[in-house]
Amino acid sequence: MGILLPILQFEDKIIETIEQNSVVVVIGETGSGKSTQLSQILHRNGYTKHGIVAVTQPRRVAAVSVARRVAQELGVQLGEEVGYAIRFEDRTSERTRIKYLTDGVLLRESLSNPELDQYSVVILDEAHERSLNTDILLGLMKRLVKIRQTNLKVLITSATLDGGKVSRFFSDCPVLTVPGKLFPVEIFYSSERPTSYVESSLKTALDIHIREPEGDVLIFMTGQDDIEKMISKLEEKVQSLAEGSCMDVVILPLHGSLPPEMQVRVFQPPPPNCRRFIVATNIAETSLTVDGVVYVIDSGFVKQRQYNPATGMYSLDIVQISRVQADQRAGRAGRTCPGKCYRLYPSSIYREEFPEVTIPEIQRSSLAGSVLYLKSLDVPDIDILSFDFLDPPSRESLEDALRQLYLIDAIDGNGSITRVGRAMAELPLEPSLSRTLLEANENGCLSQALTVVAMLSAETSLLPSRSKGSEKKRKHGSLDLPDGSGWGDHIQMLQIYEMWDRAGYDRRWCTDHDLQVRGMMFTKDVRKQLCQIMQKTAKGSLDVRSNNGRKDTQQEYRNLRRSLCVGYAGQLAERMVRHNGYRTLGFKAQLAQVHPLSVLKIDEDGLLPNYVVYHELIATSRPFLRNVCVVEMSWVMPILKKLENLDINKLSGGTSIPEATVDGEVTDLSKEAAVAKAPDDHESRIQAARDRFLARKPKK
DNA sequence: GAGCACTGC
Repeated sequence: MGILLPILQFEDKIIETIEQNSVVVVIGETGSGKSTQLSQILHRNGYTKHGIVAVTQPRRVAAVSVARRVAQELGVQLGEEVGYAIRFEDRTSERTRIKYLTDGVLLRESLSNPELDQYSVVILDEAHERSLNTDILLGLMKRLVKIRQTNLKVLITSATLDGGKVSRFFSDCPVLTVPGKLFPVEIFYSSERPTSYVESSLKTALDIHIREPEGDVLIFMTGQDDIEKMISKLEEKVQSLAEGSCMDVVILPLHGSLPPEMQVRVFQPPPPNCRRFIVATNIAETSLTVDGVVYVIDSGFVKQRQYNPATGMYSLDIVQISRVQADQRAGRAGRTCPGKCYRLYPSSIYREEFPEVTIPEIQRSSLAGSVLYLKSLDVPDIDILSFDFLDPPSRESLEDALRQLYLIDAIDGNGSITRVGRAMAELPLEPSLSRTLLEANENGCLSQALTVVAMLSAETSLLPSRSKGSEKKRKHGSLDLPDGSGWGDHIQMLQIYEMWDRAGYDRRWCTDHDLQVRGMMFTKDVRKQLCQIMQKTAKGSLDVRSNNGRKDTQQEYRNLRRSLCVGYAGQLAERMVRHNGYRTLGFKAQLAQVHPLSVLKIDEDGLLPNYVVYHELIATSRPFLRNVCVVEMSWVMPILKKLENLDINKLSGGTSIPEATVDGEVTDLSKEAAVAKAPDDHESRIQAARDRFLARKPKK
C-alpha cells in the first residue's frame, strides 16, 4: 500500500545491533509495525537461512492474524514459508522460515527440545503484557543464549515496557526505540473522584454525544453487571434527548462472556450518521481493537484475578489500573485520527496513586504448573527458588507450589521431580488435573476422567451468557440435564458429556440443553488431544465413546471420585459440624461455601457431605468452592498424614543448593526480606483500592 | 437469591 511503517527506516540500525548482540530489546509503540516487520527484516537479512525465526504472541488470534498478514505481504501461501502454530492447529511445513506461535506453544516445544535448535531467532512479542508464559520464556531465553552451541538471537519487543529494566535483566543489552504511529490523544481529568463511576461515565458519554463531532465512544468498565447497567441507563437517556438534536446512536456491550457473534458486532461498520457507544471491559484494551473510536472514557478500574498462596484462594478484586494501562486505554482513541480521553479521576490520582505498571501475572497466580514445568526441564542449573525471573514471585508462592506438587506426588520429599511428575508435565493441564488422569488410569476409569478434565477445561464456554436465566434451569433440571447423582459437579459433567455422546455429538442437542455448541466442541477437541498424549501411558485401549455396554456406573463414579481425590489432594475441604459451610484443609484454614451453581445436594438431615474436593476456591462476593466432588473419609486420611509430615525446608532446599558463599548468603537474605515484604504492600494496596471503590458505590 | 475480568497449553 506504500504506507511506510516507522520501523522500516531503522532496518540497518536494527540489523547492525542484532549482529553485534545476542539479545536486543525493541520498544515500539502501537502502529510501529514491529509485529509484522521485524520477522521480515530478519528474513531479508539472511537470518532464516540457517534456522527459523519464531515470533511468540500471548494470544491465539494475534498469532494467526499476524502470520496471515506477513504471508500476504511476502506473497506466499500461509503455511508455507510463513506459518503459525497454536493449540490444535499447526500450520507450518518444512519450508516454513517465519513461524508465529503462542508463548504457550513455544514452552511446550522447549519441553521436547530444550535447546530450540531449529530456531535462529526467537522474538518475544508483546512482552510488556507480562503473560505468565512470556515471563517464563524470558528466564529460559536468558539461560539459553548463554549455553546454546549454535548461535541464538533473542529479541524482546514490546510497546511500553520499561526497556531499562529488561536490558539490565539481560546484562545491559541494547535497547532500540522505534516510534509508533498513533495520533495525539488529548487527556481530560475529572476534578475529583467520582461518587459512582457508572453515573460519571453516563454523564461524560452524554456530554460527548451532545457537544462533540462524530466519532465512536469506547467506555471502560469493570464487569458485565456494570456494563449492562450502563447500557440501559444510556439507552434511556439518549431516548429522552430531543429528537433531531443529535445523531442516532448504537450502543454495544463488549465483554468476554458475550457469545462470539455478539462480540464481532463491534467490527461491523456502523450505519451512516450514527455514533456508536461501546461499553467494554478491558477486553478492548488489548485483545480486541475497535475501529472508529475517537473518544475514550476511562473509569480507572479493572477487575483482576489474584491468588493468595497462604490460603490457596483466588479473588476477583476491583483494583486501580496502572499508569501503563491508563495510557494504553487512552491510546485506543488515537488509532485513526486525533482523539480525546476522559479520565474519571484527577491527575493527582494518576500520578500518585496508580502504580507504574500492572503486577505481572506471575505474581498473581498459583505457580504449581509453572514450577512443575521448570522441574521437568531437568536442567541441572535450574533451582526453582533462585530461578532468574524478571520479577520473581514471592518465596511464599513458590513454596506453596512445591507443597501442592508434593501432595500430589509430582515431586518427592526432597523436591526432586518424580516419574509421576514427569508424566504430568507432558499434559497441557494444571497439575491437579494431570494427576487425576494418571490416577484414573490406575483405577480403570481413564476414559471418564478424560471427559471430566476436558469439560473443566472448556467450562467457561459451556453455558450461554447469564441474563437469560439458564443456569437456574440447569440447576433445577428442567432441561433434563443430569444432576451428578448426588456426587457433585464433576460427575454431572461426565453425565452431560456422555448424554451428548449418546446423541451422536449433535449440535442441536447442545442448543436444546442450553449448552454452547462451541464449548462442547472444544471439550471434544481437548479430550482428543489429551487422549493422544495419554496413549503412551494408558493401560488398555481408550474409547472415546466410553459409555457403551455400561455395567456399574456407581462403581465407575466411585473410582473416578477416588482419582479426583488424589489429584485434588491440595484442594480438600471439610464441612463444619453445625452448618453447611466448609473449611479448607492443608492451608491456613479458609471458610467457604459451596458455590450456588453447584449441583451438590443436602441429605435427609439437611447436611452436605463431610468431605469434598474442589476445583477452585474463589472469593467474589464471598469465598466459594466452585465445582466440588464428594470424597470419602478413608481417602482423605492419607492426605492428612502427608500434610503432617510435610517439611517445606526439605522440599525447597532439596534440589542442588550451590555451596553457599558468604556473598551468596547475604544476597539471598536480602532478597528474602524484600519478597517477604512485597505481598503485604500488594495486599494492602488491593484492600485500599477495594475500600475506596466500595465507598463509592451507590447505596441500594 | 447469587452470579468470573482476561488469556493459554
